[in-house]
Amino acid sequence: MSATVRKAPVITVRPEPENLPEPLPEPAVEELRLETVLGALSDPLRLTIVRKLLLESEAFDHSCGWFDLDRPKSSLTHHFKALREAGVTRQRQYGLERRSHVRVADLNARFPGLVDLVAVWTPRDTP
Amino acid sequence: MSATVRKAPVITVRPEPENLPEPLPEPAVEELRLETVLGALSDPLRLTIVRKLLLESEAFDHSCGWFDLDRPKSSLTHHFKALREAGVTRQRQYGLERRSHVRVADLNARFPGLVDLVAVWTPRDTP
DNA sequence: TCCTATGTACGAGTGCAATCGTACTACCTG
DNA sequence: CAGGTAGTACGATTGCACTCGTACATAGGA
Repeated sequence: MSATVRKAPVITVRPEPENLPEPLPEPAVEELRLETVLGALSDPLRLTIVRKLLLESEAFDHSCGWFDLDRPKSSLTHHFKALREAGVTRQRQYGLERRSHVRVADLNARFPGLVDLVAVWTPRDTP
Repeated sequence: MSATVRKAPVITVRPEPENLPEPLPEPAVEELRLETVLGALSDPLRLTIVRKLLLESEAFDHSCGWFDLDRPKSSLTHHFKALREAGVTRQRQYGLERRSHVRVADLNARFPGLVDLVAVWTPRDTP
């Protein structure tokens, strides 16, 4: 019997505002697969995206321009799509913008603790 | 503030027996990288290996033949090496055999909760 | 000493993912 | 309606990971 000491953040779940646009296609909670989610999170850029959403969100969801990522737009599209299709994030279309947020409640329900691991992650030192 | 309900297994840490052979090359605890570990665990076969080690170990570590995996030997070598190099497992040479066990304590120290997620994982239904 | 069992090393084939440039679409603003 | 803005679609390239066959190495037993 080992007592797991929980370190810090324990990300809080934001309630969904009313009257949002429909989410883009995504897997349902029951369909989430650990191997797929882990695959989506095994990329440093995507970890950066998810962590920033978890720790620095100023609103419910954020457009891809909010992140300040130094990559071509088409690369960002690729990664945001990968996160959504794995079930890590939910994306909605607001006119021109496509905004993302992390499916914290769904991930906690299926994979408790995983979101917290991403929240405390730090990128590798670039030597 | 959300209280995370911890479901079940909470894998116990086996103490290392004395006088074991030296482990094969592996990353130190401080060197473990979340993205690398998640990448290693994003493969169903490797999840199967780790889960079996966690739940069905009869001894401290197990040779690759103990798992009953229907793959060529060279494929298995590949996956066991991937797990070791990511820091998920530790491998030791016992004469002919190379036995593996999961670095539960190290993983719990760096990524609390992750091992438990693997323990409750179940493979996808094969339709 | 030869045979078998366990597993590695190496190389080839395959496919997918990451990356990015370019062209395009859609919406908002004047 | 013209321009700017946010982002997608598509295609090409590249590299890596998974898969596996074959050859090789080594330990232990008959």
